[in-house]
Amino acid sequence: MVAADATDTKERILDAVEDLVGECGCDGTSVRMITDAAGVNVAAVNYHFGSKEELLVAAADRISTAMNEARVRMLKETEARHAPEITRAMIEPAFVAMSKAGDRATARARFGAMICAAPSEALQERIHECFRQSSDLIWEDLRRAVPNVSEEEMTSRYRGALAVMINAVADIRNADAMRTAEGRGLLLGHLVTFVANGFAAPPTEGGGGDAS
Amino acid sequence: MVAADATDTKERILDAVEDLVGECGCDGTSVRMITDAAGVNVAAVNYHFGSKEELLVAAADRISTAMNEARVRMLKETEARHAPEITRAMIEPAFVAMSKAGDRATARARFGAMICAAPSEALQERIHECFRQSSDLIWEDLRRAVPNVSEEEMTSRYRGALAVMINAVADIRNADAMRTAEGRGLLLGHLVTFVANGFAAPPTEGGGGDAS
DNA sequence: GCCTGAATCAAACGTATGCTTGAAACGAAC
DNA sequence: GTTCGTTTCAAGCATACGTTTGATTCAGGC
Repeated sequence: MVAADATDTKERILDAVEDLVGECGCDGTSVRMITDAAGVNVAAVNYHFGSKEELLVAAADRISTAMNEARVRMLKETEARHAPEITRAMIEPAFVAMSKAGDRATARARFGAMICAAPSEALQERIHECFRQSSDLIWEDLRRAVPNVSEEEMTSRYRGALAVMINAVADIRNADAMRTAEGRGLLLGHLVTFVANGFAAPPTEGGGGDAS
Repeated sequence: MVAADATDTKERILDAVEDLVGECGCDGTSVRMITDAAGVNVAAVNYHFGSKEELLVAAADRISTAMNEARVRMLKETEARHAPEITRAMIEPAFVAMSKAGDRATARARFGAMICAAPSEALQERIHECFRQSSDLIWEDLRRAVPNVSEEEMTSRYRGALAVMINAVADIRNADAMRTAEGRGLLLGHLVTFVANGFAAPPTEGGGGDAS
């Protein structure tokens, strides 16, 4: 292996991270697995990224940048600001970010989901920070679009929507659908319908029953 | 430590599993952490359960049995069979199963979520098997209640609902609410509203847009 | 009182982990 | 053509992992 091609080495490592973490999870993927898959030396990870955690954050960063941009743009484009449009602006950029990875779309999708559910609390905090810019905007628009629901209940709905999106993208049973633009479009439509109707639901009356 | 009290040792180990796996995840929890927390020897896990994986399955089994019973009972009680009732029969037993753990309700809840998202594919398959009895019933009732939605789209909705439920129960930001019957009742109501309205949504028209 | 089988124990097994090291290989600048 | 900073390399660091071992401890049957 010839030296002095650092950017290529880093990209190959980041690609391997998406592939392996998407399949085996954060803890299930060792540095040696990554470097072997990338065809580089073990020391390359710590040399180029500092540590395994920094490597994971770098991989997340590579995805979140484009996603944030797309989300903000979609929110600004739609003036209507009803639940379905906001929901689409929330979910579609995630799908687009994946499709940018070409034939590695599925791997990138599953990686994104894995890293969002990272085992380490510190790491998870850093990952969420990557997406804060756009998620704050979405939350504000959502509150405006569904004003008659309490902040508490809307929080539950927002977190639920996030779970639906991440889960769908990570689910290995959706891998085939995620591989084609048509498949992604169909799945995206289903998710938006499900989530947007949940968002737009009337407020829950009373305590909603007991669970003891 | 006195010998010949095997059932107590096993229960203490299972309790420690819920506490630790709920906090640190499956991979993040070592056998030594479990045995130290339970106050037993490292070898006790392999002696009583055979392996770490069998231990996790045993812990999942302890929860799923009661949950399956409650779900089936609730489905049989409600004759109406509309989305809200089915949704409640899907989610409420999970909350009740947790509350049965008393002051360890939060730990049990988070464990349940962690084990459902187990990193090992083989383990995940075994866990889902524990819940199949009731989840098959829920799926059938759901298809009957919302017949005009395609099987494919309904599958997305069902998986989404599952993700919402598991995520809410695992979310550490809901830990305080999960500690009291009132808190659980409120959260449960919010989840049922969100999910049931998503279930009952009209079918998605067209492709739902492109995601390329 | 002794024997048996279940349960617990300290210690060690081999393997894998994340990370570090010092030397070697390389392109670019002078 | 030599020097310099960057990158790659094989080897090794200390630690943690899941599991196994053989000895030890105890309750109950004879």
